[in-house]
Amino acid sequence: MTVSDPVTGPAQVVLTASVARRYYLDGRSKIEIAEEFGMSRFKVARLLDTARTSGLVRIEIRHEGEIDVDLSAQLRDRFGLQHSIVVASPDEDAQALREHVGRAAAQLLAEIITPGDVLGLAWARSVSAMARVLPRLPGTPVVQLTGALTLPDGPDTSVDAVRDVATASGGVAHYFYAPLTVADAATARALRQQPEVARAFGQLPLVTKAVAGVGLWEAGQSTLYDAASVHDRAALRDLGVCADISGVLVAADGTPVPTELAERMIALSAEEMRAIPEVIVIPYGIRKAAAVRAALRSGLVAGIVTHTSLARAVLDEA
Amino acid sequence: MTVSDPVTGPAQVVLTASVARRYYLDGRSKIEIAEEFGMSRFKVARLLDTARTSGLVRIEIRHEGEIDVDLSAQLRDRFGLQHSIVVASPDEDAQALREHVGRAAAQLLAEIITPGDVLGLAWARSVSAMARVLPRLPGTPVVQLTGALTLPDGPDTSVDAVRDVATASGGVAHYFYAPLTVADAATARALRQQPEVARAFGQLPLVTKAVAGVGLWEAGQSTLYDAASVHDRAALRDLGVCADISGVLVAADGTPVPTELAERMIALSAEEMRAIPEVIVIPYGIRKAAAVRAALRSGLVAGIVTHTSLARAVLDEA
DNA sequence: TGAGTGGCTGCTCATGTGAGCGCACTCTGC
DNA sequence: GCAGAGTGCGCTCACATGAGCAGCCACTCA
Repeated sequence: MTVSDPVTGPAQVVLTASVARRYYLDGRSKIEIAEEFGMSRFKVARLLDTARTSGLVRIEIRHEGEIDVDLSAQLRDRFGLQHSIVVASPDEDAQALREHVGRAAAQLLAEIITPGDVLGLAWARSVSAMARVLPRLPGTPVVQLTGALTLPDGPDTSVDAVRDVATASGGVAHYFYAPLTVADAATARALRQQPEVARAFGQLPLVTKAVAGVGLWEAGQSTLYDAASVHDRAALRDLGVCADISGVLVAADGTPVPTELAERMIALSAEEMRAIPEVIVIPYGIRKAAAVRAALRSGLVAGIVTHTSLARAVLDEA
Repeated sequence: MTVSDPVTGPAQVVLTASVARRYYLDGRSKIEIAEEFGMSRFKVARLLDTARTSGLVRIEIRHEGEIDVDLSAQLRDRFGLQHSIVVASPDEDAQALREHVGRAAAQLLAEIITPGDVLGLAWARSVSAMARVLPRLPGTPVVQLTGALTLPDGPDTSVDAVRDVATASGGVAHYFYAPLTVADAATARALRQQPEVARAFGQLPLVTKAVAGVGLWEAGQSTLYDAASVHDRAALRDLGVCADISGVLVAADGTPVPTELAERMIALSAEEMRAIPEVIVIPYGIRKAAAVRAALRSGLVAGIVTHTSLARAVLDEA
């Protein structure tokens, strides 16, 4: 669709424009137009062709809202995703991004969730942001997928998110109070035996859609990293950990990395995440491009909601 | 085509935009798109409908050149013209307008003239401006339609225009040296008997396309008016003369006005002009709107080449 | 709980549409 | 002046397309 073959003369220009107007704007059929202008319908077709190739008719696909449809489609096609939403956020600070992305994720979830679905929520600040603005869902059961990390800057925990969504949906809420990481594997095993925890994890095979965050295994880019010990940080980096998908650790090429830390976590495993039909991640922050690529390559993820700068970074280097 | 029915959710937006892109920009068929996205072709059609009605797909018809295709078409439809070219002139002074309009008229003539045509040229400054920039025509015979008025501000006469075009076309030139108006009817009759004049006027029935100017019967808006006596000016105004089409005088409603002045002119009559299949007028200057309307209503004129401000004025009050 | 209701999806047939082919006309070189 | 190449134009057939209608599903109210 290059702009070439300039229409020859002025009469031709006016005629072509008139025909194009009748066809594209007035919605007349080519035959009607042919009769109106006293020419064959083939000539009409040719005029319309030249109108487009010469650039006289310009077709523009642009969404006026905050969704960047172009980047969304690129991301979806590049990584073979089912859903891909890229929002244009006016601000680039973490909180603004989180809220924008969270709101878009809430809209997406409200759109795609059906009465038969069981929703899983992993722990992430963006997931909490989404939960806060999620509209009423049609009686969807909600399952907590991970423990929570206590953050200095906010009261939200995964438990709150699960409860919020469950009450908003009117569905059953399977939640528990437990941290995401504990000191040793024995404590973790003991916690998993807890009735609420065991019951929630027993619901895992029923979960059809889940929402998770993505962290980059670097300082300030992953709450899990920041909460980990200095030893764990280095050990996992040495193992090739690039990203954590709400607790599931994967390498840069997307393959899950078995870690000793996993035994000290109250979270679903990579296999359990893979069993969920549709996992949607909500990453934000421009520095997380490598982690997002890893997450999307892992095959664990079916959808993404993010913002333009991160989406562009993910595509640029992919 | 109102902007309504906003596409429901973000996933819907992205899907609709992707389908629209494939269809409108990539030129894929609906069936191909249906297979690609795993849906029925009917759903594709519906998505495309919503894409257009919601304003997600915007089709714009705009010519990047100096031709205002929209005004051209409006003018053509309003007055039932065969050709209508409206050029956007950056300047509004008479000379710039005349040259712009003349150039467009030259292009139009070059486009629509065929080897079988015989071209008639009436006297007008815009016709001379056109003649100066007319490209080579395919051996077209050229016939002078009127005598010339000597103007203080330019060397061009209708004779020059006829000769210029004829030499450029390689065709026969039927021209003569005579003024447009003379003192009395007897002189005019005598002049018409002159061999060159008679020969040129004898070619009139063969003329297939002609170019003429339009004047408003007011001071400074018609070279004929300006050259007329004070008595003639008032007499013709009293007769209801509104416009002169290179010597053919018409009322505001377009009907030709028989005048005594006509007998003192070396010019074709209204009937002779009507016999020419395609007369194209080249008016310019924003104050001539009423005259242009009169000319277009007369039925003597099949085409127009003018500029945006005048075209708009003609349409506004029509 | 069950029939009514509205919305969504996909099928059918008449119509619109596009690629290929042949005709006629024009241009060019001999 | 004439033959060959190029080009614009319209016809034909197979296919794509659109309007209308039937089925399905979830929701609603009795």
